Amino acid sequence: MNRRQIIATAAQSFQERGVDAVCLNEIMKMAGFTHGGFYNHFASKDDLVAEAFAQAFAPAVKDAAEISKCDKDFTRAIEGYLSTEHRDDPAHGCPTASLLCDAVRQNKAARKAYATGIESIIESFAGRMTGSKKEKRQAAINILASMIGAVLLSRGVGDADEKLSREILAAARSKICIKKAAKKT
Amino acid sequence: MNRRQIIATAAQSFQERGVDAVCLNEIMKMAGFTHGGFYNHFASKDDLVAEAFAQAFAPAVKDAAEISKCDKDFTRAIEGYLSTEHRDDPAHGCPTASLLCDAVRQNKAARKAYATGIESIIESFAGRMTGSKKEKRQAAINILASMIGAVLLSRGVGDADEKLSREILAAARSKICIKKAAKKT
DNA sequence: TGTACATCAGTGAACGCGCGTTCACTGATGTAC
DNA sequence: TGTACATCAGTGAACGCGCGTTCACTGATGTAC
Repeated sequence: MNRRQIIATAAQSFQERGVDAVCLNEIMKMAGFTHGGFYNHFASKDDLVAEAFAQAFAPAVKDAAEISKCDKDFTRAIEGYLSTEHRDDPAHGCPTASLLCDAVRQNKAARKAYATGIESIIESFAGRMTGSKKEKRQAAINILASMIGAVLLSRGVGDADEKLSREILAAARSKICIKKAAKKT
Repeated sequence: MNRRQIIATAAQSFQERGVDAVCLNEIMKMAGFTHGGFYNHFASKDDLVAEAFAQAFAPAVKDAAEISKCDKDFTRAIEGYLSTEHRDDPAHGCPTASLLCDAVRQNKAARKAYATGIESIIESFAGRMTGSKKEKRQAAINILASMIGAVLLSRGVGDADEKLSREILAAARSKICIKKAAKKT
């Protein structure tokens, strides 16, 4: 369905360059249409933004669920998250990081979608932690916040100071490895 | 000097609502002028953005230096950073968090100012850590990334899920307290 | 099976608005003589 | 000290562009008879 195609294209562009930097003309062209038909599918750009946010989270939420069920290696996933590849490809990366900046400023529905996505990822992460229910949630939140902070920070200083950017990712990776090592003992 | 006033006003507005959401007309009006005079002081909006980024970091860098010299309580500063007050007042808060999202997308000079600010804050933080030089920097980076991630995430889910937003800040605070407690023993 | 009609996704020109930017002008300040 | 002039921050109208949005139209598809 063409509608889905438009949403998918939009989600990718939004993750890559931010909602405000991407115009409808561009999205429609990338999806293979002219811009005039946009309103056959959506009530407004805001409407599309909300849908794109919701759809953008689907794969990440699925990944997190697999992690929760031990179908996926947690440490490996985190290392991927903290890689330069992920840093340099926000379009295909995790929306938790790439949509965060827009989440603050977009419409209510989009913010709701963002918060819902974050909540379900935290829940999945918590399934892999140890301790009381509260401790599990705390640990999950702290890991997620650390990863998001590290990726965004490495993207933020990236163009100006590549060395620092890599150092930030490496520091975050090493912290998690230490944590893992500590757990093993 | 009026130029400085314009930069300060701009910096505050950029931190609060993002560069793209604030127009020159608005900035000049807030600074007490009409918009036409803008180009007596700056070559372009990009020019102002770069100056505003640099100026926005001055107080944060100074704070971090005081922390480094033990003129300021580190834990207390971190708790302030992870408070709902700081979450709700980006305009007067730390530029490391509020300008991060714009840093990725703005011009080279602005990104450079951002990276420089981050680097000097990391250096200051490292002064308060223990271990080898590398370990100190790693620890400083990880604390900064965690704090930025937690604040941004709490802002991101804030309007949609206030409870989760507070939980994120609380989790980050408790992690640092645990760390501090561990250090004391 | 063939014709008439409704539906609706898609087209492309056009509109209106807000923004960054330009420009002719004003009026205050400082300097030359 | 007083006059003439240069400088320059500030004013407000105007411009041009890009964007979200609207609209009259096209053409393909499906349904009624």
